[in-house]
Amino acid sequence: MKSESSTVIVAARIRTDIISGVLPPRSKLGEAALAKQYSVSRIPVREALRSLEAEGLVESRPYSGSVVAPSPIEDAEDLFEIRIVLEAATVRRAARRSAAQSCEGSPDPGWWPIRKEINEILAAGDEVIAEERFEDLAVLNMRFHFAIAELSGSLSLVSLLRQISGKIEWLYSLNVTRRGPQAWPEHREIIAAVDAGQRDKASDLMASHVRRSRDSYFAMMSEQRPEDPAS
Amino acid sequence: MKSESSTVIVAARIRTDIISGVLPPRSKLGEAALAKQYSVSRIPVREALRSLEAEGLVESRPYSGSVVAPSPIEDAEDLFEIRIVLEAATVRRAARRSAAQSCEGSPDPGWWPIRKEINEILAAGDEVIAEERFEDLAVLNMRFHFAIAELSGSLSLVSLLRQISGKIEWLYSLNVTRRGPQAWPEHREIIAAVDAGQRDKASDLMASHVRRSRDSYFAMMSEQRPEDPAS
DNA sequence: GTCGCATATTTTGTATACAACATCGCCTCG
DNA sequence: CGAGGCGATGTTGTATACAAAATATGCGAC
Repeated sequence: MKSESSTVIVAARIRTDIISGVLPPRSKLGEAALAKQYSVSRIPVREALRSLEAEGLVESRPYSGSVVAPSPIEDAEDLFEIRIVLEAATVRRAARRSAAQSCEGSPDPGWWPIRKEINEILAAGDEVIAEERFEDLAVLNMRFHFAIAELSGSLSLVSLLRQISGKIEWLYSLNVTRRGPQAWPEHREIIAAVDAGQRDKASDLMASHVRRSRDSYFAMMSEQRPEDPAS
Repeated sequence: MKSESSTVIVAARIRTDIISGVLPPRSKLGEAALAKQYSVSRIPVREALRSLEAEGLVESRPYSGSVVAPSPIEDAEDLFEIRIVLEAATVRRAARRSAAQSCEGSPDPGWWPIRKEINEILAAGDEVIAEERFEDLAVLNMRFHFAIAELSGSLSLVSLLRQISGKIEWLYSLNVTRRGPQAWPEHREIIAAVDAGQRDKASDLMASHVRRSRDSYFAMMSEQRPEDPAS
């Protein structure tokens, strides 16, 4: 396994704490406190905070420190809308790359490791479903979508997806449960279309997949809070 | 004027150099060199690089340093597609907020400064057009779109727009000219719809505006390079 | 008792210094 | 002559130390 720098580890842990709700919006993120908590100096903490700031999870003002950004819950609809377009684009490019590779004899060295990983993710998901450990499905789901994005070969789309996914995960943290295992088999249809190089089909399937995810989210929200969440 | 930290200044300058093509993709970004260039220590440089990494403009590997990310030119269509949805969303929220503020007596302290700034931007654009200094229009155009996003009051959408806009500016850097001044008056129609609280109209106008921008980009591209840019 | 101001304390911003790791060149061995 | 190991060199990662700014504290005046 490749070892990561402290900065990346600290950023990941703070991100998790924000997204999971351990650190609620407007929480003060004191550098000294975080440094002590993670047993590092302030330098990696500061760099992590800069990353999170660029991701829109943290707000910073000079000489005033960093606080957790307001929750993106007001933007839920817009974020899903954007995610539909974005993920449809990633999977389309993935299918395109798949087709280009099958027809011509282009090497594409980065393709198969990721393609292999997707199979592992799908298998792990099936196992998790069989054992009814549904709480592990969320992270596998995210890994699947990121793997598809990497399959697209486009760094810009991956970094955009990272930003949007973070926010959408954050939305879900306000609820407890997730969309159940009935969504999982859809992943296989998507990757099948990618493998077949069917761009339009892959794109449409992904868009529908994300749309259902969105509808499930809003259904959940209206169950828990019958009143309109806006303001 | 509010003073910024060195980190922010350095990040802005590196970002400009990347987007403008001074630093081509795959350029090595040595920390010591950048520190000397901007007369600061390596700490602000490192923090700036972390921000740019989160924005997808820079790639970093542990103990191996940072390089400029590959150009997003392959993703041009997808980026425009996402931007259409994103900006339609920001302007819709701006119109919504405008309407909410007009009807009720809600304070909304942050509204008027930005609304004022938009007027200044529009006036500056008119002046620039009158004097035919069209090269200054690009930065004003960007400022207009960011101001609209801020008017939406949504930090998540602003940070997404920052990321996408950066990449789209990067696309344009490969050409020299921009979409001419005939697009500028469209901004006034958009802000008029916002002020009137007409969400759908504002959203549709913005979507069309960005679509025309996209079409102009691709027309320019096909002029300069008749062959298909995709591989 | 409250407001305002000066000072003290805390926190952030930056520079310097050192440790860990990668890379390149050279030397030895096959 | 080429391949692999080994050290020199340079770059990145992190810690400590200090400077600058904001916030908190306490005193005095009204």
